[in-house]
Amino acid sequence: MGRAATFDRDTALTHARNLFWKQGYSGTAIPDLEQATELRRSSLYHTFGSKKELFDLVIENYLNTIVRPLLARITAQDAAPTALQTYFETITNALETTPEHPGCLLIAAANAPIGQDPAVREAITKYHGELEQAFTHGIGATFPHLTMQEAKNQAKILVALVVSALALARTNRDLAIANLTVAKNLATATAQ
Amino acid sequence: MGRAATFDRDTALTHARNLFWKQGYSGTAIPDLEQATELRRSSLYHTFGSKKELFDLVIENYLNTIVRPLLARITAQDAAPTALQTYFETITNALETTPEHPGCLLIAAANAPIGQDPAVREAITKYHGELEQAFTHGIGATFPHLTMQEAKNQAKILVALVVSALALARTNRDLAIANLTVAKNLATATAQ
DNA sequence: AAAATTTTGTAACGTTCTTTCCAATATATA
DNA sequence: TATATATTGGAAAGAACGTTACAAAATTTT
Repeated sequence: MGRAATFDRDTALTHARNLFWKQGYSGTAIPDLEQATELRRSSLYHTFGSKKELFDLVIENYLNTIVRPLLARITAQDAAPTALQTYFETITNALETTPEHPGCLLIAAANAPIGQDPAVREAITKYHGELEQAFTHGIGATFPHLTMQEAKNQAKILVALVVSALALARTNRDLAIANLTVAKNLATATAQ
Repeated sequence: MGRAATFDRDTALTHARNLFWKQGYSGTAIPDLEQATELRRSSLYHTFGSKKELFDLVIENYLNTIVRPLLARITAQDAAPTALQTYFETITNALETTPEHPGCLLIAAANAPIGQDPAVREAITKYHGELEQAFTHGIGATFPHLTMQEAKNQAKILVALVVSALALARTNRDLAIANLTVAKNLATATAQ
């Protein structure tokens, strides 16, 4: 054994994730990552291999720390009938309180050259599937009278509203929020 | 007057548009544009000024030749009640028949660094507005009994389904088509 | 035919990019 | 304390980027 690293690997990964989230893959250069992580090139390459390998780890981190914790509240066995509604309110609030919200790391990747990479492509498809599955469960909890087919169909609409919102968030926050408002209304059980 | 250009400016612009559409702004380099347009750097810069100015012209070309002709069929005063349905079928067909459909030039731009440019941002917002307006008109033609408010709300959902489809088209064609299928069904008047 | 004007081909500019190399530094183990 | 091993700093490599410069070629007008 030799010298131990003086930095926390996971902290560096989180900083890299936030930068990739904000600037995208091609918009983030190694010097940017050095500044964000407070590490030198040598440490970055020694720890993460390459920019692309770092990005793969960033995707995993993004899913585990940003996406899935939010979806877990909807997917929980004892999820409240209002869980879906709360989800949309949470995202809306994030958009409203973050001056320049970066939208979604994966949707941005899907529309960039890096999105053609097999691993990235797979992550995006999986991400979309998790959204759809969670929303289907949420719709079921909110509208128990619906058939499975009807719930799945509603979920597809809600996923589209979220994807659209996140695809537009970087450009026009109001447009993104409008999408989420529609989604929230669709996911809210009305008296009668 | 001196020598006349030996190439057609609009043809070159169209070729540049198709390349930007497929590869995005940052993914398209000057040598790529030289090959696609069959022009040398000198002619490109002399004719279009810079890569960014060329891209601005490409956006205009994209809207005028790709987006608006399709929307015009929906927005026409005497638009058929099936115009919206036909629109979704047309896009679905484009996705099914194009092996690697590039999605939408502007949605890709919205998720890239170039999307932060004021002119590009404005174009995206305008594009979204035209989609919403056209779909609202289409919904009105298909479902005359709906109130304006209801029609606008339905239009927002349809726009989201299209935006989502185009945002995912590069990554997973089946996902994109599924979105458009939902949209088509929503835009189809059912007996009773 | 001469002159003026425009387009075009080639080369090069100065940056920036990702990645690699290697010696210097630090520390855990023996 | 000596040795082995790992991290770190700094420099540089090699390629690609957008852009510019300039002379050569071409063609319209005088």
